[in-house]
Amino acid sequence: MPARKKLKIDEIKVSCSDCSLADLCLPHGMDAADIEALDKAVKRQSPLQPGQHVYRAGDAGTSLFAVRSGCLKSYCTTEDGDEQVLGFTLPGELVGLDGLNDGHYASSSIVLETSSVCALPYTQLENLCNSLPSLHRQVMHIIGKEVTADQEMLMLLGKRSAEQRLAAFLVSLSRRYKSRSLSATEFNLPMSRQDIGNYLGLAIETVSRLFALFQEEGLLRVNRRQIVLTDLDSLKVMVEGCRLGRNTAS
Amino acid sequence: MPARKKLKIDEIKVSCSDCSLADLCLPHGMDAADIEALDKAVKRQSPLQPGQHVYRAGDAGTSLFAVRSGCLKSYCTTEDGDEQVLGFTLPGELVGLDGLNDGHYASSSIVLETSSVCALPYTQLENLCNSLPSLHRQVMHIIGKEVTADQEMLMLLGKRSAEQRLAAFLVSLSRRYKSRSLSATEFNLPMSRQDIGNYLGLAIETVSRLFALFQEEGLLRVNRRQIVLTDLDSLKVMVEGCRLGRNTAS
DNA sequence: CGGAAAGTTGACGCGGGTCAAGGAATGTGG
DNA sequence: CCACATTCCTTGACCCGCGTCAACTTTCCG
Repeated sequence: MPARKKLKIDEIKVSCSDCSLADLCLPHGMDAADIEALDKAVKRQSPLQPGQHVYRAGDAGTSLFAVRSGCLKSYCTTEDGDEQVLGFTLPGELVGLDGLNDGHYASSSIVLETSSVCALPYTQLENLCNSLPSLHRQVMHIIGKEVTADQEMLMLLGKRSAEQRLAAFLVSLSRRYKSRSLSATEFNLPMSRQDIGNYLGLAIETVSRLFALFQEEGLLRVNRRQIVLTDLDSLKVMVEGCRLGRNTAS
Repeated sequence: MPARKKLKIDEIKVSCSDCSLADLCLPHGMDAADIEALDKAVKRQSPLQPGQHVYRAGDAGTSLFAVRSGCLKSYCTTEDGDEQVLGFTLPGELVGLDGLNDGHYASSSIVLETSSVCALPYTQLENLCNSLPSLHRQVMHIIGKEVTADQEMLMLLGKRSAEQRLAAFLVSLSRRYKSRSLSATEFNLPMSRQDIGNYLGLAIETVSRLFALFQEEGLLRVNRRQIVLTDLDSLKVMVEGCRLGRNTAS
């Protein structure tokens, strides 16, 4: 090893204001001065490798985490050992809200693709919220989004067919990639069939069969984890009606 | 009508400190002075009748609501008209977090049993949180609980059999009644079979059959909405394994 | 008393879970 | 570089849990 101190990746200076994801992440809607304050509270970590945990169920819950790049999987395990995938976290999205409950994370978060994440300790966040109303509102906004997203998921699992579930999953991924300036129609799945099936409440074989079926129907082309959505509109139509409506009757 | 002004029920003075639910509600863990401040922000409403809405999907979301008595049902409707029950709110529990998302409620909340609720405007809550750290923490705690509860529900809908779902539902109700100093084994269901089935992702007939089955097996006695859990332990055993575990493997 | 809403029960069939076998990609040691 | 194992994915055959349809009963409410 050279005597000169090795440059640690986590010392690389990247500020929230530089981050290309700022408009997806907490700083959204904040002014420069506010972002700077937020910036000081955020700890950037060195990249994490697939299989590493960001946190585990039962760990002391101290921080929110924002994903800068890569992909995380949230899941929890039951006493009898099997796993429930709760969701996937793409760049610009947050995890770790469930640590707020009793000071311990209820779920685990594991890295699917090499990822870099930012940690934001609850205590610092609380302090910042007190001095920065715009941040406070942004945090509340994000919490509301989390709750709403869970509600949509409950609807999906409670009422929808296997086809609709997979279609909704693909449309959701497409939307999220698009909002990150990536292709809405061509991407690689960061997760296994196992994870997809688990997440959607389906058997892995069902997921596989549905991919084959969708391909037959010309909705997409699939090769292992490579996906090309050739008929995104039709997929959206399948999901239509699953979307929340407004108050209809009085 | 008498000339003397009618006493309006919503003018009755009830403070948070008097409320018998305080230790289930926001004031939990707060000192007297803090509770008084909270008290001033809370608007108490006159009792609501079954079928009335606390709020509807699409309404401007301005407040959290705490249930003092009765029971609410949260639900949302899809474009094609059908309903997804998201949960039931018992005394001491809160609804309205999902209005934080974009300033509009994503779900609706309807009264099942004559209920009285307290409204807490977001703006006031935000101000209070800035001056009362204990309240801020309590709010975060409640948000964490909400997220965790949704996660458990995802697990239930994703992985569990019809029997386990109904058992889990009954055990949950039992626990919640018990923590409100009501009987853990004898209660009236505030909701219809329709609502139960919808909530659990089951057909109404399945719910009915399962009640009959559970009765045959001596787990409970049921007559329409009157429930006596005669073997709560066995019900809990059925749910065992659905409960979240700790981190098992390294 | 009549009509509607809620709940129960039975018959039937299908969506999707389970089991099993095999292929394709990736890794590992020789 | 090649055998071999492992993991991931696919595909087929079977079948069961639960949804659907239908008939009936009970309760509720004007």
